[in-house]
Amino acid sequence: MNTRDKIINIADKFFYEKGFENTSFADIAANLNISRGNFYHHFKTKDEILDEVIKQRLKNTQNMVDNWDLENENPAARLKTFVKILIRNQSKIMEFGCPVGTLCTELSKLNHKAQNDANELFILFQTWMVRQFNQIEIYENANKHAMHLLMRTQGMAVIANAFRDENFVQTEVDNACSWIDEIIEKEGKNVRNLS
Amino acid sequence: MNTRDKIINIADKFFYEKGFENTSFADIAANLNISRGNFYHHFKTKDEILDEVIKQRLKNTQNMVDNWDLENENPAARLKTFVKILIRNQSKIMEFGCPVGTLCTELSKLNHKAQNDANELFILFQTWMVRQFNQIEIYENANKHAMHLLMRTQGMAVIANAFRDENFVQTEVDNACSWIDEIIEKEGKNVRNLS
DNA sequence: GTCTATAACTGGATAGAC
DNA sequence: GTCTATCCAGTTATAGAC
Repeated sequence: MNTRDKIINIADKFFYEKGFENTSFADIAANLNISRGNFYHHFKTKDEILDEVIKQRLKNTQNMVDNWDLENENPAARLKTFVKILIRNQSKIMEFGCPVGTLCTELSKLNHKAQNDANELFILFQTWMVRQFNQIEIYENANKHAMHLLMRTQGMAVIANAFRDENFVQTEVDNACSWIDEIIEKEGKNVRNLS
Repeated sequence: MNTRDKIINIADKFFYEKGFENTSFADIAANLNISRGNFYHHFKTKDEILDEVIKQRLKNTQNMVDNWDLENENPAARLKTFVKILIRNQSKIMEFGCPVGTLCTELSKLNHKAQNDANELFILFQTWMVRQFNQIEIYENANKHAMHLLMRTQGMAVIANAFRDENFVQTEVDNACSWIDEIIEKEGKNVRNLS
């Protein structure tokens, strides 16, 4: 891996774990054993690194949901796979919160110009979920339901981070999965859709 | 109002709007027309200001829920009053998120020693909601339900802050109120409790 | 004695020249 | 890739105002 990509990867990790503002060039440089000057060769400003981190997250997230499409037989299972991200990444989320939510929250307080770019991460999930609902012929309420699931995962992440309670996470993930079943039961058609 | 209280008030506002770390003494001093050095007559460190801000928030929050107890006739109405805080403070929440959630999130990233103190704000709401459920003779699930409502409000705040969509907030507040009705319908007894 | 202002110190940050 | 400049944060010391 080249130096530029290494910088982006470590920055990505630190921005998540320590926050954007609280991460310094020195933190990143020390971790990679590179000099400040080398740094400056690849990126002019810290904001530029943030842009690249967001770009990479968008790419990785897109790959992730693409895989969810392939790995699951139907939209219900896919939506549950989304919700269960809280279980798969439980320890990280309890320690640092949701990578998307906490970044958007921080950039909002900083009134940072990359706010809209970070929000695209939310929109990617939202758009993907709308598509899942569409596949079982839920159209009118598709966006409302997608936003609802997005809301739930964010709420879970914030509370999980503050309370660090595994049982809470498991209970609420189960709740959300039940909610998916109920909505599909009530509004869904073509439920065995295998596309 | 004395200088000390003025400092706490402005710090409270800025910690919410700009974040704790991103708020400098210069910001506060400029706003109050006092000198930076003057701070240290009243507080030993910046962390000490944070402690006082949290103390004040706890006091104000306690007063708020005490009023909710007086102003509403029954637990269902009280719980809905809690949820509707998202409507009453809509514009602030869309701009800055939830004061409690965003503070806890930030302190978590900073690994700040005041984390537990800030979490007490969550616990205050949680305890209060448990009491509401108890009043309609919901005991076993009281805590689960309280955490669920806490989760929903946090999720709403994060998404409201990122998407800045008033309709989303209204829809989800209505959803949460319906959820309260359903739970009480299913599990509650002594529903007309006027205590 | 209590409060406030001024100025200087220290460390760490980004930025940038060489 | 090293080394420096510059800035700004939190902090401290001290002197003055009420």
